Amino acid sequence: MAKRYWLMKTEPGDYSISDLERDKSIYWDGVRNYQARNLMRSMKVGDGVLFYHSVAKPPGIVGVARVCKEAYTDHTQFDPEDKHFDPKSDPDNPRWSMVDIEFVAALEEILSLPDLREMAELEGMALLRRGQRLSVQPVTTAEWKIICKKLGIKAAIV
DNA sequence: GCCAACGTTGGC
DNA sequence: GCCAACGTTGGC
Repeated sequence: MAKRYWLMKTEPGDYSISDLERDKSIYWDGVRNYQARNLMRSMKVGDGVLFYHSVAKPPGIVGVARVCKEAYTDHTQFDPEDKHFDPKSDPDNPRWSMVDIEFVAALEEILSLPDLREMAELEGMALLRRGQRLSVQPVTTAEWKIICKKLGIKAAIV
């Protein structure tokens, strides 16, 4: 199976690219949307990830990461103290999954959402579509290459 | 803070 | 199964 690419959103106040650089890798817990969950379940080790800061000024792509562990149970769904606790999830058939991602690179300068919108080649990208709120999104190989070129990094960096 | 664009919940 | 009410996301 060919390598695939993704975009994952995070609010930098919760977890930023700097945090990932410090931690080297992290489990991506807290996703509580079925579509995003299904996308994570289809991820493979080695897939490329565009690391995106949302609710930031400005929002945009701030780094690159790589999937380093395929989907497994998100333990926070069973923790009543956790913000993402889900009392309806059955321990025998857990509702929510997560993957691990590892740090690859942090950009010196953010590739902001307005910048992305100005890139004509990215017209049609999921992120730029009206009303697209998914916190995990697929990125096409073509989009990945265009963005890597814009960033001045090798598309094969991951 | 506003609000559009969703997704989820629950009564019927 | 429908759909109104509600909650969340996330840009602006």
